[in-house]
Amino acid sequence: MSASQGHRQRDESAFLKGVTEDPLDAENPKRAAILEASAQLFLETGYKTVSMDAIAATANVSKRTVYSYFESKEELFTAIMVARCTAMVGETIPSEERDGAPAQMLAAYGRAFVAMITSPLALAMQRVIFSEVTRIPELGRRFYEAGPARHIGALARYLDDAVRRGELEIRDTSAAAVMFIAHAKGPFHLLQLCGLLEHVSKKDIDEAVDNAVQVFLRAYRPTPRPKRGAVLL
Amino acid sequence: MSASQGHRQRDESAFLKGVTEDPLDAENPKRAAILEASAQLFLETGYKTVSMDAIAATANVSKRTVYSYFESKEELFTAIMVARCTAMVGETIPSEERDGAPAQMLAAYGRAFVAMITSPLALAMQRVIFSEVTRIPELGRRFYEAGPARHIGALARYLDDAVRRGELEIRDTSAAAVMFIAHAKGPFHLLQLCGLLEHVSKKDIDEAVDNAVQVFLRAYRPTPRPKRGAVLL
DNA sequence: GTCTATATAGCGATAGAC
DNA sequence: GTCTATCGCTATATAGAC
Repeated sequence: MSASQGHRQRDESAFLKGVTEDPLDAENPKRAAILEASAQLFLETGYKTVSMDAIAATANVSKRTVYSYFESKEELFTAIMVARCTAMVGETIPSEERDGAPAQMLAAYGRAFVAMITSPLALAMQRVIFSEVTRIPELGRRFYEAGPARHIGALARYLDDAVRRGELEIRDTSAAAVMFIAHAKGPFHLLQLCGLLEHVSKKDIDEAVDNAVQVFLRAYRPTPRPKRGAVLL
Repeated sequence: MSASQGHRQRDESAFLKGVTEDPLDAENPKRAAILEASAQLFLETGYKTVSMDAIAATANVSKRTVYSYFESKEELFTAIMVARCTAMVGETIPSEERDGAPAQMLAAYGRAFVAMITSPLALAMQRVIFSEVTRIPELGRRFYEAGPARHIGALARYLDDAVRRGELEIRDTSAAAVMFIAHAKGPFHLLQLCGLLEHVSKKDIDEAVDNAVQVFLRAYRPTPRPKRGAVLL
């Protein structure tokens, strides 16, 4: 654990810096430690089971210090989760090069997306958010907008372009994007949330994504204009 | 609430009888009241936030009575959740009449499935299970086997038959079933879990299911055998 | 129905660094 | 002195036993 600690902490501060309101994380190692500790604990076991004492202990600060940086447990929790939402998913947003052929583009994006969504961190975040969203509605909105909405939007924009180029024939590109995403993660998502699937192999991801792409293309490939005189069936 | 109370309680005891180890629910109104109260509370706010005092109060029994029927809070929770898992999903399992045409069969099943999965009860159950499964692994397994696995299995068996009849062309019917289910619930599932979608209208369900059916059939409709001499494209 | 032992969120008084 | 982190406190709530 101590081996990966340094690494994780570095990554943490890197993307938390621009996300939290207070831009003093680099000069506030204690604040950073509190954020790191709470993120780890909240993602591990949820909101209610984590005590402020545990957070203070994990961050190696006193509980009073925690309260000096954050008004309340709920504020700390929301801050951490919103920051992670905004940060995590942005990294695997489909690239804005929208000129690839659909088959290749969808396969490449699909693999990146499924790898992201099946990661332990993504799974932990979904668990916590889905269960706490009834108490803190803002959480669900922020998560959805930071993650799924951006993926759907970016994919839909790519599909729009592909439609414009005549490579695909789609009435509702947004719905098609939702479908592709649902289909790509389908074989793993529920199993993982139920705790029945831990690690997803690259091979399984490739297989699922290839299948999703194939189905997608069959559904939205332009209907071949039958030449006059051709006999179908 | 009191109007639906009697109705719900009747349903409860009906399907809990065969599920819980102790078959005395009908003659044990107090036990039934405890089960009903805990189910309601746990599904409303999760495991940790619900106190045994609240359960006892809601069930109108003393806390001692609760402990006389259930060893611990965790045992009560697990019993309740496992029972609900087993009961809930069984009711909308696809009918075993497997001779309808794919388009009609898939549409009918899809509508029933999505209506079930988008219900407040199903949503509440998923929230609780996904978040507590890390503490109680059995929960996820029981839920998955009682719900999703049965749906996937029944749908796959129907698809097998349809393939045998030559109505569909599917290599992996199980994967196809997973895909259809993922696609049908796709437009609602994540939004609901994020708390951004409360009630799903029948119209929206029909639209999503029709779309899923259409995509499914395009993907798995038998490729028309080109007659010798026919010119394609 | 009451009781206990425990744990928890949050805060006031204290001690130390610059 | 002032500012920061800490110790320990309180009021509350909770699981479970008499």
